[in-house]
Amino acid sequence: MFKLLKTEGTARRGQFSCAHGGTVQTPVFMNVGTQGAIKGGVSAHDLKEIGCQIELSNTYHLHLRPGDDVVRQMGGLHKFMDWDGPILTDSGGFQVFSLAALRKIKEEGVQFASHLDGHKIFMGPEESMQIQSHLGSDVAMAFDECVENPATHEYAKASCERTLRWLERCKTEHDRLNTLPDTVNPKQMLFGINQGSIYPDLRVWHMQQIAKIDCEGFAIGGLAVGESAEVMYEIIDAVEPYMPKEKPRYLMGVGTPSNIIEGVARGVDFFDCVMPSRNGRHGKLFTWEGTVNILNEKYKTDPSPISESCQCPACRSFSKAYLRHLFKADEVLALRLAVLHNLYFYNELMAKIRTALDEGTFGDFRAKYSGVLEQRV
RNA sequence: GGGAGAGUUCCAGAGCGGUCAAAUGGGGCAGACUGUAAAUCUGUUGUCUACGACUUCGGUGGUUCGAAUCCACCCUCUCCCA
Repeated sequence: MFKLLKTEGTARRGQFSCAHGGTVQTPVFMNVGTQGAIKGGVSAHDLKEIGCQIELSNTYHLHLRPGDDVVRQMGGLHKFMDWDGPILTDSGGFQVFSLAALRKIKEEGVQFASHLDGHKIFMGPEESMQIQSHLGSDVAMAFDECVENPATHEYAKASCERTLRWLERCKTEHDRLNTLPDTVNPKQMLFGINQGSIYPDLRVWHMQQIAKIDCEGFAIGGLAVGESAEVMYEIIDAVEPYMPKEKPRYLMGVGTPSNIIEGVARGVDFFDCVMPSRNGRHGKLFTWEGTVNILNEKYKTDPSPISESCQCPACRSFSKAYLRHLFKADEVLALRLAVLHNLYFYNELMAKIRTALDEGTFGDFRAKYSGVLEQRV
């Protein structure tokens, strides 16, 4: 359930209640744990420590390994990974995009060749809903096609029409699954996903159609897949007026700190992105002064923490020189500390955005930080 | 003392007459990364007055139009037999 607390222009400050973990304060960044763990050696327990409110996992990946039947048998994903906060599961729709070479799309659904061993997996709206039901997440995402960029108007139109039909099927199956007596999480919610590539007419039409379906929230998908940030912002601007005001909006897979600030300014409540964890593993660290590539030679004997103002587990105790050494020496601790730092930064970013919205100073915040956060330090 | 083999660009290690500033790894330096097939991938790594030039393959001298590659001697190292 979503409650809109305050607005500043298009930007929104809200609360989202789930069966697990109570209330999520929005805007929020969902920390990505695709396979039920944050890559880089970060556990659900660590997520608590760095201010994470809600975690995201993936349907396709957990279906393949260990198998959603296994997760269900273990009591659901919350229990399995020992995370009592909310979990949102992505539907597998992104894998239709990222595993394009290994799949075939049909009206019924998508035939994948497993990226692990090549065996055939069929996933359509019903299968995706069933898997997510087994996982017992708090929010299930509709099964969609994340369309590659560039795509022709013709293809994007046919695709988002199909994604609409898939959403109708998702809704029917989701409602059925929630009423089963042995369902893992009978309070699981469903979010629909807007598609339409970079074409405002398709985006708006598709949003109008999916808004008619009774979902607990709506997402904008298929962005940040190669188009420029300006185009991405134009699409959000075009779609936003057609998104139900009383329901949460989720901009999928976005993004850089600046993208997030700009997304909030355009009325988005939920974000998720691989960037803090992946870039962290690759030594690229986010700070309030800009990004730091900890591998750079200039940090070889730098005794200062990644950021003087940061209270994350890495910055509280370790120097840049030490962290750089850990990376150079291939110590797994390097990845862990870097990912903890980046996720701490992202969660802190969202907390500051919320405070600014509470105080009515988000405009100033945006003006101050939207640019500097991506400069190199 | 006798015999065999080896010395290549930061390291390891190819090359064995021209197409070699020299494969490939590693290391170094830098870049990319946006609902995670990513602890991955890409570029670069002799010098310079830089679409060309110059100095490099243990040392010195030689053969040749041309040598990291062939010859002679020297130096160093490894292994085997005494």
